[in-house]
Amino acid sequence: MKRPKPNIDPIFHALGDPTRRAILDRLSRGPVSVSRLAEPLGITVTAVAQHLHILEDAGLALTEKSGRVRSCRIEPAGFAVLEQWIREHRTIWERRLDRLDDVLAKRWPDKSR
Amino acid sequence: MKRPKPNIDPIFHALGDPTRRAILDRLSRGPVSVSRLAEPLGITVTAVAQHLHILEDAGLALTEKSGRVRSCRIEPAGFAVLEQWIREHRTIWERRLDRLDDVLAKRWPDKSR
DNA sequence: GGGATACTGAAGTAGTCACTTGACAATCCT
DNA sequence: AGGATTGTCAAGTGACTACTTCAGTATCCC
Repeated sequence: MKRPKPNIDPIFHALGDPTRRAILDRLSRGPVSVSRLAEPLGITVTAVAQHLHILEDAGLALTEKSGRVRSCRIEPAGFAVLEQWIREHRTIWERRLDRLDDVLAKRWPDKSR
Repeated sequence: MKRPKPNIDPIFHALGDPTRRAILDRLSRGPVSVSRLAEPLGITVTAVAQHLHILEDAGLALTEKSGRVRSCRIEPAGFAVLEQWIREHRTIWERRLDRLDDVLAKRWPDKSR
């Protein structure tokens, strides 16, 4: 019973931060330790650990401590949830309103629905 | 020269808020006014206007004022940028590391790159 | 004209966010 | 054993976020 229900909120929140996206980019090239992750980012190891926790909660990263080193890697689960969300909402954006509806809506936006 | 360079950051930020996703859901059923948008959300019209500004900046919504009513609609541009980002990063998540790399990385995460 | 409607703008507030520092714990290496 | 490495925990800080209230402005309609 350890399956976390797919919640899109923490995923968007996690991906909303550039530093976290940079971390994911780095992880995509293979597993890394926390301190190696911190090096190119110019922030403290503590900050990286905090970002990692957020990424883990979102199901985007997975970490595992062996010895004194915490190894961090990509976790596809979160990304799958994101893709699913996109799939479910694609039609919404793609829907082309026909000309008439469009014009009517423009004139009487309140009455249109 | 009005083309805003596609920046993924405001898009993730905009979609990170449940209220804004609710607004987009409503807009997907056709154009609505600001006050109609506020009704089911239980927040003030001012708050909705603020959310709309964020959605507009992200290229996810489009509003236009005619008379005293501001008509709000879906804007596919932002969604297209999101899809593009996903497309560019899909391989990252889909990449299946072969067993050997996997094990090596687990044992010597620091040396793996 | 004048009252109701639909929104705007400025300012304030409570809570969250990214990040830091500093003190600590565990592990590795010689 | 003992110093260096790697990470953790707790607390604090400044910036930002979502939201509010209140005082306007513009528009609609009788």
